[in-house]
Amino acid sequence: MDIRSLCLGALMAGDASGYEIRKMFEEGIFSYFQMASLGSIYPALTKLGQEGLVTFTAQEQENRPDKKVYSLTPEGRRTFLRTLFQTRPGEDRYRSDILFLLSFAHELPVELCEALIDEYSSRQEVMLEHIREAKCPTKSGPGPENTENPCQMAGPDFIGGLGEAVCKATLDFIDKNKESFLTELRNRRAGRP
Amino acid sequence: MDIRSLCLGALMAGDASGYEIRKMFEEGIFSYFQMASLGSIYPALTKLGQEGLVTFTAQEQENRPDKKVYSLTPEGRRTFLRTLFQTRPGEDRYRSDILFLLSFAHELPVELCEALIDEYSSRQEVMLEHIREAKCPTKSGPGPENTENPCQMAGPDFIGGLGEAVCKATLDFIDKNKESFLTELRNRRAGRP
DNA sequence: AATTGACTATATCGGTTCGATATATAACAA
DNA sequence: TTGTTATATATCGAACCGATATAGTCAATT
Repeated sequence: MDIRSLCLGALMAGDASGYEIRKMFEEGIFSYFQMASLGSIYPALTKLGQEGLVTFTAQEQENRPDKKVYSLTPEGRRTFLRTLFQTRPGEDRYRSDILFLLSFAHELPVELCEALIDEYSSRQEVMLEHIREAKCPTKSGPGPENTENPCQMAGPDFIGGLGEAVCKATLDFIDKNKESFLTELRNRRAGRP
Repeated sequence: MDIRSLCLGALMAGDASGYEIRKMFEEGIFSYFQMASLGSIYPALTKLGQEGLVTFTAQEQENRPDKKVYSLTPEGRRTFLRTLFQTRPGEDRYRSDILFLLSFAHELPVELCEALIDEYSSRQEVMLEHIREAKCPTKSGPGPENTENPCQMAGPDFIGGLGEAVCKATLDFIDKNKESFLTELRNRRAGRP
């Protein structure tokens, strides 16, 4: 997905400034499976404006830099929908420095390995919490359990549920295997001084 | 992780040509959590050579272009290990066109949504199979070594197990939720024609 | 009272990296 | 014959990230 489509997609949810679009990719709905930086968003918005796919209105603010609020034009909306239909989705890709480092566990001190695993865990926990906050915001309080299907599934809910399942599986795996992995590493270390 | 470290890491497993390094990132052990293209590997190897971190011997082959087999120098090995210790691991990132497309499910025909989910599933299945083949190898070749500890966890096994758990959780979630999701989409569609 | 740090907000630039392409050959299939 | 797949190196343009510059508000700490 090129950034221009990403920006159009972000604007499908409503008007937004470049800064707000970045937040959608950093903290919002898209943050789990796409990313875009300011360094690409601003040029993309400019170009999309030249092509007539978005427009903006500069909101003057007191003593603040103008906020350019972008909106999709009808043509922009059409273009994005065409993109949705025509795109042959590229392969998923997952990139993790921690797992790369851990793949050299046999070269590292056991304490460092444990720290890496704990870091990985805690990041997953943060993510899980984040996903849970984002979905079903209404009934956060008294519900004792997730009953059958209290929320109905739109795209984002389905994806959120998937993310939740993946995070839980990750945490569960680490919980069940971390100690034996570290023990194994220690044993090997003892075997050859 | 910059590509130079990635190349050094690949060479930790043994001597290899640029082409072979790419395969490690496309099909091999690293493919689940890192990637590197030929367009960056070759320049990186050249640079590493200039810095004395790798050397190569050109293997002449009959009627084929020479194969440059790179190896780590002692200095290269030291540099990589230092990197392992010092690197503050960057955030994991997952990128998925399919999930991005699916986040607009309400704008798409239900059939397309289903096709996207099925595509996602089948890719996960391929990946799961791939992980399972890689670990606990069924000994296709006459490899003399690496049978000493069949079921114990080194770094790659731990990561493989994690990948397996995640794939299974993904497939399981889709299996349990796909139909209700599609039904829900259809109902909404029927509600407003 | 003053400084620090965090947040909002736009914009640009350098450097890294991808993806496509060129070149060359072999093996195999249609 | 032609096409496709695989091995193998190499380069180049385009895309993109990350850092930085600018500039103001606000709250907290010193």
